[in-house]
Amino acid sequence: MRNYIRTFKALSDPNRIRILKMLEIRQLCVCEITDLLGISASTVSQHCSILRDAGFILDKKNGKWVDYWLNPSPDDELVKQLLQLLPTWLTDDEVVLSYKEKVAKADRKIICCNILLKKG
Amino acid sequence: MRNYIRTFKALSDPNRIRILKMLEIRQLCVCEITDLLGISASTVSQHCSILRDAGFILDKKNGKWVDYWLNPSPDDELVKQLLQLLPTWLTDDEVVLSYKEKVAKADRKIICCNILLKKG
DNA sequence: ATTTCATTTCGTTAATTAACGAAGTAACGA
DNA sequence: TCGTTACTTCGTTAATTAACGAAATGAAAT
Repeated sequence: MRNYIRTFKALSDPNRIRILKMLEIRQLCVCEITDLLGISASTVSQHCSILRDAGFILDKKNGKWVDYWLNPSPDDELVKQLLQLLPTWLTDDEVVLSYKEKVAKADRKIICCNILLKKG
Repeated sequence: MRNYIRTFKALSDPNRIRILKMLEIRQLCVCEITDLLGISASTVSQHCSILRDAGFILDKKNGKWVDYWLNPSPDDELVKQLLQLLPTWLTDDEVVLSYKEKVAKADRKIICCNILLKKG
């Protein structure tokens, strides 16, 4: 039961669902997600760790970056079921669509490397 | 998005998932659920209204009782997907299994009609 | 009509959660 | 080596949530 609750709670936040939907396009690092969602890096990191702990995504250190991507073969059956449904969700959501479009066009080298500068 | 969050939050509580699993056996009134779960009637009522507002269950006044049962044809596509998966969930959970067994055996006329007395 | 029982609503409390910025860690590059 | 960038962890705060009992509502039975 504990796993079920953790799984559904992981999906009970709009930013976390948006992260999953963006990861349908390609893998992303924390600073890309931070820029796209417009929330703080620490919050994004926290969201990603919740999604990772639930089994929805995997991560790997990649130089300065940490890449996150959808887990292609979750051990957990419930997570597997939900990830199979994910592509059918929010296909008409304007916000999600615009984020996905940005992800498709975005270049990490332009988005990252200067997030703090852009904010100042 | 708002609907998605409401839907997943509805599933993010152990007692609400247990209610859904018990409703797989048959329809139940609030006082039956109250007795089975061992939590207060007001809390059960609140849980049921969350599940109903999300579209998972339907209710109907039936004399003194209000019956709740699984929504056989949810309008919402996500709720429909999740209710289709529900029977595959928690099939090995001891707590859920014991509740379902009790539901199968229980007689409403014995469970209800004297909940307050039993507590005093 | 009045009482009783089932349910809902309301107000409160304790626990959880999402957000932030600051501080700490790790890796790259000048 | 030193500074910069990316990320995580920590502490705090505001908002949400699950629980309860008390009070209100509605229907059934006496």
